[in-house]
Amino acid sequence: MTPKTQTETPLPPRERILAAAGELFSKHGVRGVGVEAIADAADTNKMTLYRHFASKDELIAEWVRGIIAQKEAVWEDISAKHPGDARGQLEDWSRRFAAKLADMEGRGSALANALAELPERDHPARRVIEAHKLRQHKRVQKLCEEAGFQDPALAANLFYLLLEGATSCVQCKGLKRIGEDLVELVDRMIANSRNQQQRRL
Amino acid sequence: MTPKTQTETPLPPRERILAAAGELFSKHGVRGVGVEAIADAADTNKMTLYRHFASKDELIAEWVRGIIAQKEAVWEDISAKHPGDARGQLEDWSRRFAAKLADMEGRGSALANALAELPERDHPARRVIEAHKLRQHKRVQKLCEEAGFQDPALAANLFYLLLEGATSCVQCKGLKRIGEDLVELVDRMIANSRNQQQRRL
DNA sequence: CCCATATGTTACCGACCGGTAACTTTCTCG
DNA sequence: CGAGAAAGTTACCGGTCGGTAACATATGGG
Repeated sequence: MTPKTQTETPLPPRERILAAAGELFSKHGVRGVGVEAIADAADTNKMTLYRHFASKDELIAEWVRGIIAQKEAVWEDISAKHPGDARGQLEDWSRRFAAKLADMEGRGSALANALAELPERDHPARRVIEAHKLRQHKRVQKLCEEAGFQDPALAANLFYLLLEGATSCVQCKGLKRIGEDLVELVDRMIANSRNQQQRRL
Repeated sequence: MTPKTQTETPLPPRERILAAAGELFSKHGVRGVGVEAIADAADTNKMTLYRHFASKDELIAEWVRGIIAQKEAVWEDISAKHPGDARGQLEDWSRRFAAKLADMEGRGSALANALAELPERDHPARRVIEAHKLRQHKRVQKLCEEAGFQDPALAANLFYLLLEGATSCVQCKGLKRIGEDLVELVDRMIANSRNQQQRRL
């Protein structure tokens, strides 16, 4: 008995709340879960939650910021492991991305879902997500320029559409081989860019 | 004065409710609008709404069915205008699709949004949407086979990712030339498939 | 004319929501 | 030890939600 007496929950309440909110938001959507349920899941209470976050909307925004920070960290890792090799970075990205797709099967991207659930144009979380998507697109565009594509802007949009498309697909299960084919398509694009460069030399 | 006295509202209440629900659902999301607001916008009342629809969830499902029927009608129109010409159908589709993207700027696809807002796996609307997405994918796959792509399954997934990606992109404004580039990419794929077929002859 | 059917009106229900007040407990650290 | 901050507890607020009951009104065809 007394399964959690002491020396458990080493995390401070703020982190527990964010973790619990993340789980519930992902499972039921940001509009489908109330603050009380979050506080309960975090093994705390509503008052403590409101001492750390100004409002539910701000909690959502903070959760979104965390997700985005993770994604940015992945990109930094990718660029660190393939310094000066834009094509290698794109390949690496496609593989990591495909690997994650399987886990998301059935319930899609948390960011895309949040965007759909928050139509208000000035919601703090929406602003954060939109800024991130623009950064994402710029990054892909820059990589496409460095990779020597004939039409970098077009290639960037293709990559970006693949990225968004794959993310969107997993919100509905039943599609086959999306991940594998994504990798295959990226590899072919990279090969094409190599040929283009070779021809130019 | 008396802007709507008589001989207006020639549509029966059911249609008015569906129309009003469609507008509000698109603008605020299915979870962001209550049945009372829908009834008011339809110039009727909650009781009448519940005499025509068993529940709000069923109303959502019916709205979704209407949207899907429109999309299927567009595909029928496309295939009627390019009989036996799979490549022509894909081209036509890309153009119609790109034309619609502009209107959706800011608030994305109603279907994708609904999916994100309804995490419950057995929600009636979700089932309808998932079935439609599978039909959609099958149709593209069949067209890719008829169009003579070397790897029809891969080409179909590419088309499908582009479709889903473009749909997803418009939920966040600021992306440039997505529509035009989508058309361009599809045209290039079609051209490739022609070359492949030529080479094979 | 009269009855059945569709629609409108009002009021209500219980549940849940985001958010706050006031007070108590616990812990840390000087 | 004692003070102050962080956290827990309970109760509450006004508002909205999906859904229903009961009753009033219109409409139209036998």
